[in-house]
Amino acid sequence: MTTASANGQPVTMRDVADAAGVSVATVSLVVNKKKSARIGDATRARVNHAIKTLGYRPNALAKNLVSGQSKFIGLVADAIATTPFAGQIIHGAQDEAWKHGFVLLVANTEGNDDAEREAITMMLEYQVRGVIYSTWYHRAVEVPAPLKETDFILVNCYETSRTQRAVVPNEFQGGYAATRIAIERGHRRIAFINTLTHSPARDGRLAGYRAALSEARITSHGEIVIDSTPEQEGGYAATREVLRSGATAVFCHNDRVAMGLYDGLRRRGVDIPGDVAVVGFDNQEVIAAHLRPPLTTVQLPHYELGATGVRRLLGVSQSVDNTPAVTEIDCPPVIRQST
Amino acid sequence: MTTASANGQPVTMRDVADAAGVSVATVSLVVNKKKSARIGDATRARVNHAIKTLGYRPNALAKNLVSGQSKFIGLVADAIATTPFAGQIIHGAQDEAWKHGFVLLVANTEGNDDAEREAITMMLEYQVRGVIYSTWYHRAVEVPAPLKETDFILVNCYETSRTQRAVVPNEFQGGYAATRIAIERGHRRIAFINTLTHSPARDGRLAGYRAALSEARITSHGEIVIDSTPEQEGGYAATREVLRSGATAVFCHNDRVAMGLYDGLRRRGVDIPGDVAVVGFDNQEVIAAHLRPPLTTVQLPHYELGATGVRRLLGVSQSVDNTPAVTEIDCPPVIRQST
DNA sequence: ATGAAAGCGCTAACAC
DNA sequence: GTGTTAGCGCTTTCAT
Repeated sequence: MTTASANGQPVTMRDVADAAGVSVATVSLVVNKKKSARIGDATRARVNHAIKTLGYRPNALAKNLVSGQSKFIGLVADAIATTPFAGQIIHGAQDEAWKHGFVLLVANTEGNDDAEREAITMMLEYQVRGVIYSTWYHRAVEVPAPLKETDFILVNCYETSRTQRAVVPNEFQGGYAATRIAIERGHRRIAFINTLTHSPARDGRLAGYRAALSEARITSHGEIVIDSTPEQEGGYAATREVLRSGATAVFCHNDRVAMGLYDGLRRRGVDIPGDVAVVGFDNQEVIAAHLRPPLTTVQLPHYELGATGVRRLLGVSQSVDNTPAVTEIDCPPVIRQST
Repeated sequence: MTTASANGQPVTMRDVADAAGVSVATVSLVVNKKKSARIGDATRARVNHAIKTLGYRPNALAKNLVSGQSKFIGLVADAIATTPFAGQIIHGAQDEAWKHGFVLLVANTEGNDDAEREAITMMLEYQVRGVIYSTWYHRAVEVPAPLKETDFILVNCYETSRTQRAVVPNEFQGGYAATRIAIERGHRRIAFINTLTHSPARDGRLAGYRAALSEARITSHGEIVIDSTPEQEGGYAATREVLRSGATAVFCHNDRVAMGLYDGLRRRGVDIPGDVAVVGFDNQEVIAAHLRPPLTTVQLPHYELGATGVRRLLGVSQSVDNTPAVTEIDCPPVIRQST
């Protein structure tokens, strides 16, 4: 405990000033390395020495108070834990915030409206520079009223009018990229196991799939869309239909579906990628790289979502002006052995 | 923007006091609902009205400054994103902190020592009430020096002397519980696919496995330990040896290993749980519940780890005194269909 | 080159 | 019941 003076109280600038025989103003100057006002070398040395020996640490709270603005960025998430994904958003946001001297104030609301309002209010009371409002899956949201009292940006979600700033994954491009992978390997009969639940993921990926197909002059007749639940069980259940369709490649709504499909395919002795190529979506941490064979997929850019959110919030993004309210981040393909 | 007065500056207590024609002290009293000093009903009403119309919000920074103690709890993690697990720790910590009026300041260090020191320093400057130092897998750590300048607790890690407060999963109990599941279903030849990497997980689970075995009067002769890498690939690779051992049940070091083993077993037409029962470890989100058949496993209590960490940090845990420095949290069994 | 003093928004004695 | 006052730890003119 070098930071506590004899009396047990934390060491303040006052203490340092006294120890160095100077005024607090002088200490402030040397602590902040102000280049404007020059301090005598001897004085500076004395002050620095006092700081060292006393173990002085500036009080960020006081600093923020006087400057009138804090170095906090709030991050409210509807589900930190339900998915590995949210972690990546926090991670990206935290790294980027850090770079600019900001720290993250994190709140988890479990989708509870009251908790959400409370969290945002709390953040406002801490004078946050702005808040990142994020969801664990890409969807439309209504902006909670208190959010509008500060600078904010939606991450992995958007407001339906699309007038509020947001950063979301480019589902269309992702679906297109995934389909292209199959096409480039010469496949012509490419099935798409999509989900039934309405979402930007469902619609965007489907549109991307179609765009890639038609670009490759595969008529809508050659389109094979199978609806299923977006989990392993759904992929497994879709196996029969996939096989019956005569598809030689399958683009799955997500990696979990692909995992289920692997299972179904293997059960019928179908080789991947020999008989059927499989492309996933998400590049989910614990799954994708470790399926047998490792899964070719398309990555949901959660880290980037978080980082870009902070960047736009702080206004350090290039082309701030003509950026549309909703920024879409590409989903890069990750090629492995399933195609 | 109701929180900004005409001049664009945030609304302060001063503004409210002026609007209500009272002093700031009075406003402070009604804002904090101090029951000690009674305020005239009329005055209170006027103040509340002014607060509403002006959209006043207390400045938490100022509040913390004067009280000398903040409502922050720092959480430094070595890897927020590499794993779904860390998210659960954050989640638990955040929920518990919230309950006590605290907010989480999160920093991610990617295991980088400098980043770590910087993060902790920053937290100290923000006058955190204490910090949670957590790792994404259970291991021994050296406590970074700056940490000792504040209240802290290790979560999912511990210091080798075991003199520092820590909260970790009870690997022994977990290994024991997992093995018990097999034993209770009548199995006598129970293999354990362990990892090669030295860790509390490796040693603790092994000890638990052995304890359960010997308790069931299965001699060390009947012990079948197979070392492999702690991922899908390792589980798959272990298949042969598992089969050769004649085991009718397999306890896997983790769910990912179990997933690989499923694959290997299925490939050879071995039925789960008909021919071989499988027990995992971790209860990993995206995997365990969705294997075919759903995996019986034992849950790593990450949420609890985070929550307990905060509770002990804040001193709200019962039996604060005679609690040993290192608290172990049980890993509850999760029964599904693989056994 | 350095110090004195005002003040950031708020709380807590202590007056009246 | 309510106002006055003195700080919390720091930054920032403005003197000297």
